[in-house]
Amino acid sequence: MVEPSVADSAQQRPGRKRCDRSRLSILSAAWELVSELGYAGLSVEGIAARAGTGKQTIYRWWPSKADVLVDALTAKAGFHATADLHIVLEDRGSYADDLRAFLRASLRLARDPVMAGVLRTLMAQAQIDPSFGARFRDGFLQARREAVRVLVDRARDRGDLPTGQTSDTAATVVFGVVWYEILAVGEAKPHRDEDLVDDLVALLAAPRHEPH
Amino acid sequence: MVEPSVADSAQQRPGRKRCDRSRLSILSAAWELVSELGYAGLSVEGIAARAGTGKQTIYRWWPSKADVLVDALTAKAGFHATADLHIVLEDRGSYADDLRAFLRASLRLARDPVMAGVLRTLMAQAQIDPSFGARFRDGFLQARREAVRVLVDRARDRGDLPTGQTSDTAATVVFGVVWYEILAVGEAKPHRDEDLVDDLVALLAAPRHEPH
Amino acid sequence: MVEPSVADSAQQRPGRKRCDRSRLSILSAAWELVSELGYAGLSVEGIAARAGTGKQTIYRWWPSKADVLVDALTAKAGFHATADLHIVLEDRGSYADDLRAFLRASLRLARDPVMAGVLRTLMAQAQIDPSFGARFRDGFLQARREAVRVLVDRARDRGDLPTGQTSDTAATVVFGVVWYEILAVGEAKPHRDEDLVDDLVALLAAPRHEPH
Amino acid sequence: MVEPSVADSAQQRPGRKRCDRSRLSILSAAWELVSELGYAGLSVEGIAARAGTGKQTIYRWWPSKADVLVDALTAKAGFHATADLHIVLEDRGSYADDLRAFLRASLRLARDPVMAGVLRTLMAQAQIDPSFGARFRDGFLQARREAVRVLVDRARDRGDLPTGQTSDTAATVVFGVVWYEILAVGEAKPHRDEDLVDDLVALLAAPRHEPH
DNA sequence: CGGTAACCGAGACGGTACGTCGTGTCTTTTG
DNA sequence: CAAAAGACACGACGTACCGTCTCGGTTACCG
Repeated sequence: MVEPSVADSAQQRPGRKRCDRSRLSILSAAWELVSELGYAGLSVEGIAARAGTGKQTIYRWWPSKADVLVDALTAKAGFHATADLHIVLEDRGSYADDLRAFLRASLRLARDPVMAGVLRTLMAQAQIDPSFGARFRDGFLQARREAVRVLVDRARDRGDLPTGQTSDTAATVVFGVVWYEILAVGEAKPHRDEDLVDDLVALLAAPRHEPH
Repeated sequence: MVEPSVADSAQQRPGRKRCDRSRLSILSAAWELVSELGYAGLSVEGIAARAGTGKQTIYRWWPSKADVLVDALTAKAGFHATADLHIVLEDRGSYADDLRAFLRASLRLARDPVMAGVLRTLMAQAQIDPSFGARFRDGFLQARREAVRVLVDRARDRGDLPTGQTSDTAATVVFGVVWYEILAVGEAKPHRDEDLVDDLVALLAAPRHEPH
Repeated sequence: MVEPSVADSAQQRPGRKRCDRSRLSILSAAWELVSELGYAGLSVEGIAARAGTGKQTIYRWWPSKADVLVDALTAKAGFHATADLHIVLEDRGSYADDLRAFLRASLRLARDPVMAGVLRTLMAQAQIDPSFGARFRDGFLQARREAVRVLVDRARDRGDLPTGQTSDTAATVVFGVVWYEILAVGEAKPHRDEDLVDDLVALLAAPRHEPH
Repeated sequence: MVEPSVADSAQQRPGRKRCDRSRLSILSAAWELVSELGYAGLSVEGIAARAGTGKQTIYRWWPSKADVLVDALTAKAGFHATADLHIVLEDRGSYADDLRAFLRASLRLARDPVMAGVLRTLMAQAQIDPSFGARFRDGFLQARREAVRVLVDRARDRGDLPTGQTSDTAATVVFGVVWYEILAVGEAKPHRDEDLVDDLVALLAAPRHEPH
């Protein structure tokens, strides 16, 4: 995703090709370290040591350690996270049900300790390192908003979108709540997520009286 | 706010008292540095140098530099921010108007570059340093949620609270959106905040059809 | 010995008198710390904490922590070390025997781990802190040289002093060797001290051919 | 001299090689600082700043700042000190003359303010830091004793060594006196060194009556 | 088939900041 | 007014990472 345009069209440059073995071991090492040592304790030095590579190899291919983590996340997500999200984007027949499925899947990710730890780290780095922040917002976060836009467009076509609701507002509410739960809530109480999903679906998908 | 209960009531311990001059110069220095050098570039070393104090004096009274910043924020806020928030908490006659005033004031803070920078830094540190994270959540963030609880209680008493809405859900939506704007949006487009406030007020304060 | 002239004649100054209890506990604490933690690990902070006194009380009465240690040493020595040295200064009948007794006693002290540790510390501090160095040389070290002068004077009176030997040279050789053993030798081999004493007595007390 | 055997013979380890430029500038900086600010006022921080290197580069190659100073001393001594000592070790024809030359050169060094300051510092650190003490004794001090052993061996071969004198005793007396002069004497009086040399030569090199 | 170019591991380098320790001074309370 | 307690400015400690820079060695293309 963040992968820069190293290979313009054909890889026709001379010299040794990029070693895929070290690329993968760097991504694994980054993921392992953030899983084990948590939100802090992630360093380029540490990743290189764990991966058995030189630091330069990391700096050569990624602008910052946070970008490594984004790649590691999407590499993992290739197996379960976005796969789930794709399922979630299946048409459930109504805006309310679409929204419910999307919110459930999102909050489930937010409650997974490892995944939440990574997302926390990425959002934190995005604040601290402005250059990564721009990449993270324009790449990762914007891509997620698109998913909500799909749901809203579908609802509009279907005709069950509450009057006046835009996909922008819907996405801001949905991701605002999900990120707030990741960043600002320690651990969830038993039924919190179910209640929260119900309340949000009620807010966003229920027909409203027109303000006269 | 974070200030621990070092001296219960009477300061009856022997030894030199805490020097208020250095306490204030530390808070000022922290605020200045974060204003000037931005979200990064804040170091205990730098604060101490600017404040003309020893590093130990900082470590003696605050668990981390983020706690210094929280204190600096609330100290500044004593002059304008919470003062504004108090105004905002005045009864405007209806839940919709209360909410609108609260959201406007919150988003105005979120768009202030210095204030947003500080809040970004604090939230980032809360993710990186788990111990500060707990203090930040239980102290700062929780206190803000109370403000929304006041508005919701008032609406319930008044009778214009939409059926089934809890203060918990309202607070999560409101702060979710505000923090998402701070953390995930680069800079706002011209009318975004007005539109966002209108949409949120419509969502949260508009009467809804009962789900039959 | 280093004890400054706190009490000029009569202790007739106003105010609370010097607390002898804290003076003694400071000396004990200094001695204990240097015995336990060895040549390093002696700090004013540590002495004060161990003694249960304020740091100021130490700074009030001693110019440096090394001076505390000198006092602690002479306080201890009041019980055994100088007592021994006094015995050593008894007339043994010949310069050789006087010298042998003195050297034996001195090297025995030099091999006592605690005593050697203290002496090492003092000599080290005398190099690092020029002001203490002056006090240490003029007070402690000079006083020891006097002991050798007594032996040499006695030998001259007796008539068995080798021709041309001065007390200055004798003292420099004797203390040079003893201090070198303290400072520059790790631990002594079994018979080293006996051999060294024999050799030195032979050098200093044996009659010599006149260089013709 | 202290330089450990990091790379036995061939430097076949991977990675960037040690930068000789920074090694030399560190030694120079250490020597300059100890010359200017005297026996105290030498800090790793200061050396690094003056040398224009990072502190880590110092800690990477030397166990302590005293070891840096030993290297700086022997590096300087490559130009004058040991050069002199080599001259001194030339055969002067008799034990007395060899000894006289050695003592004169040694005491001349001991009276050089900068050199004496450095030696004082090293001996002090050897007392305070046991680990450096061991290195200093086994490396620096032991090497100097060898020089005396050479003189004594030569005298024995020549046949003018006083009966019963060992190189061990001779070295202890010589270095005992020289170090005592460095450590325990403030500044020398005019003719002291000449007298001292004469007296020591007389003691160590004069033929003696056999005892009994 | 022998350059030449880019890769890789390892690790030294100049830096910045960390959090701790000790110094010597000062201020406050207690006896 | 001395002594305890302890806050204070200061300076250095030794460590952890940062991002850059050699190194020697390994592919791969290209002429």
